[in-house]
Amino acid sequence: MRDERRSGCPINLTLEVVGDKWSLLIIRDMIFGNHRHFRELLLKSEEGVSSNILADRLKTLVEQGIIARTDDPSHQQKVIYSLTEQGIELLPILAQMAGWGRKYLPVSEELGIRARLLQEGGPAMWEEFMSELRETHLGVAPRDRGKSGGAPVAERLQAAYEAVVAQRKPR
Amino acid sequence: MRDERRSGCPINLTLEVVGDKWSLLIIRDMIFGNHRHFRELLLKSEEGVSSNILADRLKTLVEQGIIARTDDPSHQQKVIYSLTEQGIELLPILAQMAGWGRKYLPVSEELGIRARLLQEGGPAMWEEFMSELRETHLGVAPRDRGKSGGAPVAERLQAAYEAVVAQRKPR
DNA sequence: TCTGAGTGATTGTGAAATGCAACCAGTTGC
DNA sequence: GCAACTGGTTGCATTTCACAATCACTCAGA
Repeated sequence: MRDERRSGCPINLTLEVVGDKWSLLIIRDMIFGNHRHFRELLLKSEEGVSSNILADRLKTLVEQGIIARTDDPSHQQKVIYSLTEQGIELLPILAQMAGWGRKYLPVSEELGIRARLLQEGGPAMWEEFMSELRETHLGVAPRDRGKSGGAPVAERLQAAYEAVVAQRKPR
Repeated sequence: MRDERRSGCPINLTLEVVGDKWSLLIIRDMIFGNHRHFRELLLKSEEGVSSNILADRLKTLVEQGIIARTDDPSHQQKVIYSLTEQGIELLPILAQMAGWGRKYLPVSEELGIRARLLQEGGPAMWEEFMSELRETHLGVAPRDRGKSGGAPVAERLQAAYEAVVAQRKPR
């Protein structure tokens, strides 16, 4: 998986970095679920990644500069994984994938609602979301979000998801 | 690889269909190189796919409805692979990947030029390109391309690539 | 009618990636 | 002191991948 260089094609190179079964799912959980700790990524994963794979991918993603690994000051053993700018900019790829999957594959309603909002919001919403990620992951000072839809994108996505879940399981 | 359904998440489902090392590269060669035959995909591949993998992926992609397999009337054994609408709509994913790879990975100049043009052209150019693909792969009647940049996108990409190659190898 | 190149694959074998479950040493809150 | 929690490791079975050789068939040219 590592140390490859099959060709200098940008698509191929991207696939060699994040083209395996798990890397983009881990990035997804960090972006949309705000999962920042090992056990959080391990246990809250929809798909059930195994711990050795998760450890290996996190290590690789750190080496590639897509995420960063820092100590959690609140606990001597805890570690915080953060997205780098490079990782944040994977969002448009995920958004396009989500849109395509929603159109052509049997997506579940509760997991498709975020994809729908992202698709409707378009690149402008992706940019706004990326700005928010820069605040939470890079510590960048918040720009004033002017003409946006009010609440942060992350909150809007989460609220929509919970609304669908509440509707489907009334009690 | 097949028959999975780890979760109903649109990103996960997309990855289960095209998230392996080769599928998107095959689609790329069909889109950007107009490779339509087995041996063409096999021998002109930058990365050197092996024939059993190629055969397996083509079969899977046909089953998934991303490409179509038809007989070539000019030769009883020849087969033509075409993109379906579903396959054509993978272009934005490839374009985003190309843009990300070009920004962060050691892309070669001659293979990066297409990515640059696609990035500069933006979604409008992608749409135009997809229209052209619908003509060549689906047999859709050409709409008149009005305010576009003149020549078809496919030709512009190819010309730019050849210009770089000619510049780097003067003789 | 022969012959050599071209067609889309298949087969066999070893290497690599993946999946699963158990386990580990150190830390924290009670 | 102790149970729960922390980010991982380890060993082993299964699955996938990679590489090379090969296949049955078709077609154009001599």
